[in-house]
Amino acid sequence: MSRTPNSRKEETHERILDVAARAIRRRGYAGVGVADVMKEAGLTHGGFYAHFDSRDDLLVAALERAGRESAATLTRALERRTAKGVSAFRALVDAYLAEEHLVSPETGCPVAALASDMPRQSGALQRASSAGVRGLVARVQSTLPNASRATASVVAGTLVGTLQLARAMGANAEARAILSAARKALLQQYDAPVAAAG
Amino acid sequence: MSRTPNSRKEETHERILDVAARAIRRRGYAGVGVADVMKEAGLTHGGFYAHFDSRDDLLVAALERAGRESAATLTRALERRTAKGVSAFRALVDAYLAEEHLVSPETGCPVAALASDMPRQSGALQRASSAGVRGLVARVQSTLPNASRATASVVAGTLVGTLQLARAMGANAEARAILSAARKALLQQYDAPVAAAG
DNA sequence: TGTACATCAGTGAACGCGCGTTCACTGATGTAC
DNA sequence: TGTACATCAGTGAACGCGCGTTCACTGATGTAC
Repeated sequence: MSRTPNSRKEETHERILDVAARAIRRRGYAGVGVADVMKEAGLTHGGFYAHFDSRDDLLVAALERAGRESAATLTRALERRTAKGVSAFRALVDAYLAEEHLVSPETGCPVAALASDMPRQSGALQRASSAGVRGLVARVQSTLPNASRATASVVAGTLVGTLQLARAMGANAEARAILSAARKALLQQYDAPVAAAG
Repeated sequence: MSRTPNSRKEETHERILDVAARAIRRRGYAGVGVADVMKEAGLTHGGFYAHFDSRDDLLVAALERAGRESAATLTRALERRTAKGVSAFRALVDAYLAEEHLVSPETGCPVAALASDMPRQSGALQRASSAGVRGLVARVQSTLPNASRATASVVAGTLVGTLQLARAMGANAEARAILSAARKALLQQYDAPVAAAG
């Protein structure tokens, strides 16, 4: 994403981080081991500590990177959609609750992928988690110009929660029904401010 | 909760299950070990396999028990609140997004405590997880007589998601603001069907 | 251009530890007579 | 009521394994002269 690797070591560092940022979202913190990550980056585990002080350090850096990656992906998705004339909010809801996001957690929002585990992590990870949540809420707020932070947090909660419920059902029809219901409800409530209920 | 222990062994079995049902919600699946659970139940780890075939078996049973416990707790909370004249829906929202639920995951909703890890578990745990999600949605629907399952799933997603975001922020003022915003939004949107926005 | 040497990213064996699981055993409970 | 025996819940040592972490070493790269 926003890499500027100078030396060979920096390139390797970025590669490890890329792998880890995907791994935590796909497998969860508990499913990510130092040796696995290094192997997937094409290295042996011994070299790890030349790049990070500890596994926890890696997890913090990986969460931050996942947040930046996810934000960048969302930016591209919004640009693509708003270019077609839809509102920024509709674009956000459609992108966040898309089939693609349902089935590919490893490139998606780290808050949705990790939220229920966040309060159980180390102090450093908890700080990074809080920052990630704040970033998501700010992002939602930026698509709803007149909304308060409070409203944005409710919308963020709905996005995160419904995506998680859908994923917990499996990637089946029931899951898609949940996503579709949330899309409809959010757009009705927040995208068409003057529309009356039937 | 709904225990009818006949023999001494059944009593022990229930005790192990109680401990485990709390542990998975407090520490997450990854934070729960066979030895810890047995120790907290006042036993040594060796006897575990007289009660459960495997750790995974325990986790499945613990999730199911947590779901039943949480449903029973919710029932009591709703009875207490509706007796004071508030609607079932308002009672549900107030109970689910209460300070108590924010700080005590070990006695609360297992979906909120474990949702983001559900898709990563064994087949048996995933099936139990889906059932838990369906139960939560049904419970929400039962407080909104005219609502569809689709609407109930959106409300359930909002409850789960906002509670998780609040927990991820820590049990601080920011967290309480998120809960309070969600309470307000849900009640405005679903509890007062004919109220117009100001 | 060529040799000698320093730097340093990455290797792979080894460590201590905690985990899930197994199993021979203990000791309390309850039944047979 | 009392003794002998069977049952069985729970104990605790032991297992194999994978994990995070350490460290002496390798071998490629780049600089000095």
